[in-house]
Amino acid sequence: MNKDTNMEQQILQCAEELFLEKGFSLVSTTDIAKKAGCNQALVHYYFRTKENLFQLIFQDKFTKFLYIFSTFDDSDEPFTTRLRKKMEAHFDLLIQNRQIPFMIINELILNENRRNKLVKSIYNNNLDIYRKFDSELQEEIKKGNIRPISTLDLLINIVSMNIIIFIILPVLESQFNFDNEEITELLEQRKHEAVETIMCSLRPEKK
Amino acid sequence: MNKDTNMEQQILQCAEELFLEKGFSLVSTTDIAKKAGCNQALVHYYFRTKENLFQLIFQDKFTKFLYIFSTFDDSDEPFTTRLRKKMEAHFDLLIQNRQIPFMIINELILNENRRNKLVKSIYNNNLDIYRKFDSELQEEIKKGNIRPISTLDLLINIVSMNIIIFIILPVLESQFNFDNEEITELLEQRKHEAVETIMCSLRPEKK
DNA sequence: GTCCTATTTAATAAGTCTATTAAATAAATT
DNA sequence: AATTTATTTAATAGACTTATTAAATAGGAC
Repeated sequence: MNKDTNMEQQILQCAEELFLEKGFSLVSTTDIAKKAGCNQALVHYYFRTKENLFQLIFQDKFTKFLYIFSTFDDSDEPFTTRLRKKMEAHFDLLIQNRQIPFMIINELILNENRRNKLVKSIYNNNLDIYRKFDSELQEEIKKGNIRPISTLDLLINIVSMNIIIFIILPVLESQFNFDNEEITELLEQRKHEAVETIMCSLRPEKK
Repeated sequence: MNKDTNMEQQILQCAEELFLEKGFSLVSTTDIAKKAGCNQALVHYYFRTKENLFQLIFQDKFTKFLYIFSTFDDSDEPFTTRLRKKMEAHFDLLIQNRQIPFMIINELILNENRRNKLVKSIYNNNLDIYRKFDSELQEEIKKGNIRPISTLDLLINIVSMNIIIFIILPVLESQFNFDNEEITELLEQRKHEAVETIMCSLRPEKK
């Protein structure tokens, strides 16, 4: 590992990689220490508990995951164009952090404490932007530009279409022996399809 | 637990509930024994290893998950009607087994052995039906009844739209205090939206 | 009742895990 | 150089894991 960073950073970095790959419970502080090249006690010296260390990382990843959706620009571009851009930006972020969806699913389902904590903070921090998005969307629906759909359903659809490939990817990799370039290609193609699917699903009925 | 089933069944039943809820690694054979009301050694007496016991259950759940898609009827109904029915049947199955999606995601990502094993069996057992579905779909696209889309993308979209609510449900339950009736209602509503989204996304471009 | 087999238990080996302790080393300060 | 502070290690407590063993109990056949 990198020599010029200090050991605390080193541990954090290694813990991140391991937690992203295996989730909280399948990683031991011994694993982390081994990867970081230090004594196991040092992990506890810097972060006291494994839970602490995990929280730090998880919080960060979860914030990243939602960040793209924490604004919705008032530019004069059409609603659907702005929505498309958001989806693409979100997908691009996931391309850079492919294990985030799995980590979130895993820990949000398995750990009730973490879930409750995070749900509260999402709710409080994103209420405003949710309302703005909601009113814009329902406005577009009224104008007949978009098929009627609830805001929550649309958001669920978007998240769903954006994360699914990162869940399935390990399965595909088991079956086919992709090299890096092929995976990049596949993800770009899938980004296009995910966005297209959402956009097509929003077209209003033909009259 | 049920008194008139024998202990072997009892253990299997309890193991299933626990594994569905927490996944393989967060359940110990001691937990299973405690829930079944027997000595921990008995779990090993009947199933020898925890891995064995888990396999039995996981295989069963995974087969259930795919079963709906293992046929595609040749009735004279339109392609989209048959597709819609499949999606609804699949969603209904998940309503009855809400933790299946999480279990599959969890174990398929975390355990490479299980993944490799299963991927092979999926591939071999479903190749015929995949080809049939593929040719029908591409035929419909040629006729202009359906927007151009690859068969794999469509399948991924369908699975995605059908499982997402079962992943998100625990999060929603953390935020709102649903009773059983409300959850049933929510799932029915979401089934409708999932199917509608896919169907709308498949409509061809207006000319 | 005795024998045989199936079921169930208690005990335990051998290993893991987290977290803490006290001791050792390195770095910084005076 | 001496002292204080920060970093790192070895050792270990205590809890939990899976799996196996041998012994105890129960049920059926004769």
